[in-house]
Amino acid sequence: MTVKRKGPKYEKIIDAAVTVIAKHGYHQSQISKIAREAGVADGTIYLYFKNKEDLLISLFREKMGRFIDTTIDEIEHQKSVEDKLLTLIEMHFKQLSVDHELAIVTQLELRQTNRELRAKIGEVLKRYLELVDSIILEGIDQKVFQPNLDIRIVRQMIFGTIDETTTSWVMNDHRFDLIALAKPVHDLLINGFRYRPS
Amino acid sequence: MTVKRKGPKYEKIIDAAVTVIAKHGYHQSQISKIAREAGVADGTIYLYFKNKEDLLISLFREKMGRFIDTTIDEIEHQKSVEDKLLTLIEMHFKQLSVDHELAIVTQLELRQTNRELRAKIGEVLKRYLELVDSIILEGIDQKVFQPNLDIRIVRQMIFGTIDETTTSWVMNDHRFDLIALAKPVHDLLINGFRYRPS
Amino acid sequence: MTVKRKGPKYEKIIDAAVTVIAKHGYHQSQISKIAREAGVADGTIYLYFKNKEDLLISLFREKMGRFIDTTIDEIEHQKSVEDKLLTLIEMHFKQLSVDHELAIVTQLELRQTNRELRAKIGEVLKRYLELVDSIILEGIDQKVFQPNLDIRIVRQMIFGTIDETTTSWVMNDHRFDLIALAKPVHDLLINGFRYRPS
Amino acid sequence: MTVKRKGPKYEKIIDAAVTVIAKHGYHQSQISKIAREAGVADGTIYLYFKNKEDLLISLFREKMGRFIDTTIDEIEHQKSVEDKLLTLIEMHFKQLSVDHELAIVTQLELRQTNRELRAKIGEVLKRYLELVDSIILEGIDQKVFQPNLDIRIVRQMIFGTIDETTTSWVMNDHRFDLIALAKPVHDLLINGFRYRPS
DNA sequence: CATGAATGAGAGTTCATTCAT
DNA sequence: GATGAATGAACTCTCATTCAT
Repeated sequence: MTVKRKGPKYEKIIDAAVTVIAKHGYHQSQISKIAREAGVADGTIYLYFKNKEDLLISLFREKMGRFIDTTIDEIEHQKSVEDKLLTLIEMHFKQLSVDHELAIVTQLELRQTNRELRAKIGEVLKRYLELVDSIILEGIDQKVFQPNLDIRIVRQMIFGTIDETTTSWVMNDHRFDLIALAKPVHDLLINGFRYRPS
Repeated sequence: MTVKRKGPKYEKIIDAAVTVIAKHGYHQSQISKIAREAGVADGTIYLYFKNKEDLLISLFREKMGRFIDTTIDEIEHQKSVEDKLLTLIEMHFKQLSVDHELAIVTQLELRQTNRELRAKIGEVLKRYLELVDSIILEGIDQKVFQPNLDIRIVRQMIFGTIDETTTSWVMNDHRFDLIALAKPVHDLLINGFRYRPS
Repeated sequence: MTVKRKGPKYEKIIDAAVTVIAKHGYHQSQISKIAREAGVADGTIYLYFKNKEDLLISLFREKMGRFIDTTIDEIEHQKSVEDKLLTLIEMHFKQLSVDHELAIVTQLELRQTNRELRAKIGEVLKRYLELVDSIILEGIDQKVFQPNLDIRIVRQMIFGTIDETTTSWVMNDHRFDLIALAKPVHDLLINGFRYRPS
Repeated sequence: MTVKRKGPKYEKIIDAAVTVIAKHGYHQSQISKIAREAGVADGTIYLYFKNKEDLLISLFREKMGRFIDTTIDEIEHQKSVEDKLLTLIEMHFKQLSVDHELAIVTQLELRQTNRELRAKIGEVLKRYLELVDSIILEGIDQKVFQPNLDIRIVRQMIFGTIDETTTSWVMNDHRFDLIALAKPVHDLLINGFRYRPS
């Protein structure tokens, strides 16, 4: 049967899943535990999600969708390419800084899923990577970045650095100020890409 | 009950584990499947490893240990900091390029393990990160890199970029030439870190 | 809480149940599927039936009740014992021939129920078996059948043969002409029972 | 993985399944209950059977296979067609009379399974029906039975009668002497089929 | 009368680990 | 040392039934 994809319980279940996974880890997050956290019966989850995998993908889609939307919004207000990249990094760090649970889930726990699920998660990330690409292209276009940059490599450098930094922050129990790293990270990246005609 | 950590079967079992995990994925790699691939009985595995987790950690330790040793060896032959960093990147890409199975296991499959196991894997990586750190420090020391670099950030930038690039290569079924990316990746990184006194 | 046993929806639900069970099989005939087929809400079914078992029994009672009434009616018009038995067989075959869905449900699907339910179904069949018995007794009485017949055995022979023939017809997807078998079946039965004083 | 289809536990599990199903009914015969009855762990059942359905089919195949083999053996010792048919009926009644549990399982419980499983059970029965057919053909051939008999109908008459009689005996809690019915049932059947050239 | 969202008990199956041989 | 048969805990999902609206 088809499932309802909205309603207050839909949100409540997703939030409960984030909480439970952050607290107990992916492999210890049984449906019954999530249901209890959400204050619903086990069966109720199946009124809103096809199965457990569907819940996890929905979780990622909802949370990352909002994450990406907000980031895009903010970037559009920036004029220069440098500010756009800075905003990208800042927004990434900010949004995960204010939601430690979500950070744990996206950086650590959801990566423990099987290949199939990770592929679907990858699709959600596509929009994010396209956003990164658009900034890179604009930078090249405006001669702020070197003309012969390999987009793919630059994208992996930006994303790899941000991701590794965030993961490191999460694994250190959020002990340092992640947001404060946005500026120096940005500097190093820009520095690497910058066009310096001699 | 302590276990034997050497002997021909020890190696055989680890290699079998790599093969099975690369082929079937982490969650489809049961002890019995690994035993069959290794040509031993299920119980025999427990003569050499405390349990399944111990086998996986040993696998990572053995394989990454050799990986790091070889990398350190090669770097010692390099004079300049630039060449050392280049060698680090090249060795990383080369060693995974010649062993697709290992690449799949370290980049994709072993990340599906639980927090506890990943923490132990992290310890193995410490030596690698210390190697990276030593290069960075040398670069700063020799005024090749900016004096005020945040070591931690630079380390995450280097490792994050290399890791993300490799993962991307694995997820694209090793379709592009990973080794060829060493030079451009190196250029961008060095470019970012370089000291440019005005 | 007592239920209503009449009204247009009562019939509609029973017919929906026959259709759904014939199409999807007993174990794939959930209340919600029957409700959808009947064009009512799940809960509505519980206004007309105590529970699912009650619905199935009611289904059998309604359908078989009419089946038996019609058969009795027709038999009353027959004079000879031979014709009465022939009519019994013909009516059985005819009524199931014109309603393939009902045939599937009574011959195959409703037999997958538990002992308790089948016992109740057995009670509905009692009237049918009494009808058979009355024909046998009349046959003996009129010296058409052997005087020392074991009623029980003869009843089981008649019912077993008719039932097995019908089931075989259903399992062969109604591919042969069931009604055409009435005459030869009747001949063999009568032949077996006939009184032949030497 | 493939399963072992022999060994003492194989037999023990099948016998336990018969006992449990006879006692608690098909739908109340969980794997754990069967395992307990067999004195093995739940998982052990899966060393010998692919899944629950496989266990049920194996049960039927083993028990009915032996049933049919014994019946064929016994029939081969009979000279006349009449005696062969009598032996068929007697053996059927005898073998179920001495094993009340098996009778309950084959007559009542195993019929509650889904269509798919019943189809596989049907295949096992094929040999039995072929045996019946061979007797019928021999009877016609030797001019003991009428020359124009419809084999299919006769087969259904024989099987339907035997089956209905047995089921009736089981549903009456084995209260009457089933074996004693073999003779009169046989008489009625033979009587029905006999060739009487005028 | 009718609805349909919510409930929650219940069971087949997998697989890491043990231990008698 | 090596074997592999046996163990048994653990979890997702279905669906008959209820009851507030």
